[in-house]
Amino acid sequence: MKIELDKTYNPREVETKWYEIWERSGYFQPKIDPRKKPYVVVIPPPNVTGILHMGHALNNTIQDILVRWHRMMGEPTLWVPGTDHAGIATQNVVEKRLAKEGKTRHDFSREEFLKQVWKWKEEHGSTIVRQLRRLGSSCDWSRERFTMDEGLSRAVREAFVTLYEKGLIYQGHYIINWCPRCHTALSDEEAPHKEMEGMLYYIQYPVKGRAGEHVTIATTRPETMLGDTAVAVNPKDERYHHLAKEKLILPLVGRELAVIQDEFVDPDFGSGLVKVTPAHDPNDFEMGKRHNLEFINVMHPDGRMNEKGGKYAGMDRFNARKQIVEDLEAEGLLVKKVSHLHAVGHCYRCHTVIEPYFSKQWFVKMRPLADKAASIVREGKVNFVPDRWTKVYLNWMDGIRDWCISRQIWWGHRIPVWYCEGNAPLPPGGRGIKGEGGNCPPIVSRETPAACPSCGSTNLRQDEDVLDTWFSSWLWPFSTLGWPQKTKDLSYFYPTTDLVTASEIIFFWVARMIMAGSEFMKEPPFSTVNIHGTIRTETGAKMSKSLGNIIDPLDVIEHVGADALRFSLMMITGAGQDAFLSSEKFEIGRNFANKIWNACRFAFLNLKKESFESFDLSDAEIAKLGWVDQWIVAALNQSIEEVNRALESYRFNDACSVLYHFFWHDFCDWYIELTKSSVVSRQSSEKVLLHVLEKSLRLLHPLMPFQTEELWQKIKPISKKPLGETIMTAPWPKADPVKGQEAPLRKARLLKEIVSLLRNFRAEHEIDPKKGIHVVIESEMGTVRELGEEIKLLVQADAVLFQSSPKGYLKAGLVSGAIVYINAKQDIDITKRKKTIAGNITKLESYIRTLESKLANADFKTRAPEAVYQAETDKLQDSKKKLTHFQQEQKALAELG
RNA sequence: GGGCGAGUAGCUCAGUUGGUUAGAGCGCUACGUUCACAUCGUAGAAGUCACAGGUUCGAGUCCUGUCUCGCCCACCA
Repeated sequence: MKIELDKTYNPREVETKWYEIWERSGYFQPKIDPRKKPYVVVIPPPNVTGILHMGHALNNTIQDILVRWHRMMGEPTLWVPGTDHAGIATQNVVEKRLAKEGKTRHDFSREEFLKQVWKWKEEHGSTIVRQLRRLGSSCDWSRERFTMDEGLSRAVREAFVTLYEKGLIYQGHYIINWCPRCHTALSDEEAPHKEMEGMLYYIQYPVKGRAGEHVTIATTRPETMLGDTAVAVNPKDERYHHLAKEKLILPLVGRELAVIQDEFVDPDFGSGLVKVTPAHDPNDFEMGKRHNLEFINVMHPDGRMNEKGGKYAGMDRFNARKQIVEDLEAEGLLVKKVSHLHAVGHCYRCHTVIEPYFSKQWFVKMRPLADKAASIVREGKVNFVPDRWTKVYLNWMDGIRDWCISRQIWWGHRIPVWYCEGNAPLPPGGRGIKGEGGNCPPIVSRETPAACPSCGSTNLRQDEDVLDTWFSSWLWPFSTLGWPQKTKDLSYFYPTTDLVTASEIIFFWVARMIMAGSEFMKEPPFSTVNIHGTIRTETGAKMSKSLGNIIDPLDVIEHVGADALRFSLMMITGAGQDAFLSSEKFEIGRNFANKIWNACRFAFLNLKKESFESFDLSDAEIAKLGWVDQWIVAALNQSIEEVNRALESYRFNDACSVLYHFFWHDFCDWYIELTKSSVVSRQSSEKVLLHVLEKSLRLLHPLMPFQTEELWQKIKPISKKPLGETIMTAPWPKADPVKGQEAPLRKARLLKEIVSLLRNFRAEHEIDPKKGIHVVIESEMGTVRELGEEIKLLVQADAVLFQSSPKGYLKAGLVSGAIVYINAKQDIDITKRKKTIAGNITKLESYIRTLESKLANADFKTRAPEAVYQAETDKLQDSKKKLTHFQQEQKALAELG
């Protein structure tokens, strides 16, 4: 039986083939075993509108590595997948489609519109999920969830009602972040501030009854002056004490404004006077409440001025601003305008400048939740990796403000509150921005109520608003497992183990999950949060579709395969650091994949035996092996230890480089090359070759799942001892250090040194590669004598001899414990050689000086650890010996001419 | 304004508690293809570890300050 492999690896067919088999065979589903502690990860649910980008690729590769690694370690391993309904984003997508037909959602009833969104979701919502499969993500798709499916909707209601009953959810009129384009309130996190170059306008407000007297007020948003109901001054600001009893006249409007005193005002900013617009600014809102001012809302929800805006009614806020400035200028009331850098909130979905807007919304009282969530992290029950994010998290918890959770959109979980419109009439003007019911108290209920419990009326109206998308996301780690029902999954798999995510959503999601977990489950939802970096372009910019600088992971998969994509990403991403990406970077993974492929190809082509009892090597067997075999087994053991250490501390790039180096340089470049020698290659080494290869594939599997499965399946039949169905559940290799494995490791180091020395000599002196050489080695070390055949093979020597002070040979150099000679005297460029020797001498001399002065330092001897002192002493002796040899050679060369 | 991260070879980055003459990949130079792999091999050149002080027997690593770049947070209009 010969195993045939193509000359190059073709990932495409292999990847789709194996994913189907894995999924079909149920390998992604854990077996619940009450005796074992499960390993659980919940996916950060991508938006249903999403398509896979490099950030997803990075995030899911890390999760898949962890999941596959733990699965191989025999833990019942569950990775829960799913998608997020992404309220605003998804609604925007569907509305954009309607806009192409010249329609808005208001051309439909709410129900009809939602039907369209669901339809869109059914047609397109599985895109990202399909793409995650192509990446190799080993999620348990039988447990896939969607934040708006029935179970999760029940969880949302349960959470809302519970918090309401505890007094942690309330409704009230406040200034919130309003997006005039999306027509909805946003939380503080959804309205990130961006630095913007704006204008600071200085406007004169006339003093009532004192012709010609004005005060100057500075504002960045002149259009809001239409809603001014006072002017404020710091009580300590003596410049304005004379205004205390005066009234001011609001320009363009004519309203009388009182001058109020408030500590909030900074006398040093602008003129020291602040216009107060309680309905359009959060600070003014607070002042308005403190001083009992009138709240005048001058804007429509879409950002146009409303009827309170007088002649500006109907104008967009920015046009109104322009017009107002012009009008003030015409009246001579504009003193000056100065450019002004300030931070302005923007909608995180559509990037429109948000408007601080006065409206009635639902809020979650965060303080009690945040205090608990903060102490969970402080007590180490949840750890951030890297640790620096702990501080960021705690900082946010410290300064937390209440969470505005109502959204004025249609796509989402409708707020489970009903108003009775039955018996009692509406109070005049009782409707705010959102409707309010009659006299009966609102009904906040887990189940849709049939009738008003207060008056029995069936004339009920549900709150129009939906909840913030993140209100369902924060329940994700337990809602996906069945909560609020007490399911088997929930009791076995909760709490989860690792959460893997990007720093951008620590506040949106991570922090809130910790709150929700401790509130509803009495236990934090995971024990470790691994925060990875952001993928950037070569120049450090963020990748974004609008900038046209994205590298599409699916393109990369098409070209080099998912394994190469995964390996490359992991190799270049330092733990938690941002990664700078260019398409050439993926050659790392592609080349490595090809290397692995070809190493196996070599093994299969040269296999003499058709099958082996097993690939296992007992200590007794190892003891009987040749040293080269013993060395590669020892090197493999070391690598396993290092990989384990790296994975345990989430240093995936380290794990990659250890395996890359072991496989490519130790295994292929040295071991396989050595086995090509007829002397080294003996019956036993074939088994070692397969042993190392098979173990390497297992070690590489979490990083490169597809290719390792493909090759492992080919190796599998060679072992009579069954290896299992799939590499996915094959055991994770153990490091089994063998007694005395230091000796072969030392020997390999010595061989490498001698071989490098000779190769270097050959290259330096341009000795024809085909020309045979004779090598003589002078050494008192017995081990050197055992390396003859290996050296002969690796440097293409005709002979390798061992003797002292050979005649007619040239010294090629020194290694620790041996002098190496070569017979190629006739080919040597003496001048060049002299130069090299002189260079070596200079370098050595200066090194010796450094060592001598270090050792001469009395403090060094007394304070440095013994081992360090000894090492330095040895180095000095060694260097002096080398120096002597070089000097002798220099002399010999001089005699030659 | 506060906080965080980065600055090491031409490029992209490792360098875990301070202890060999600071490493890798790419790129570059030279040589090599009947050899598993040219998606390869061998060898080589290339660094004031941003800068200035300090602690220490010893600093790329710790401390202080400075500069440059990036990110996050923040209700001074």
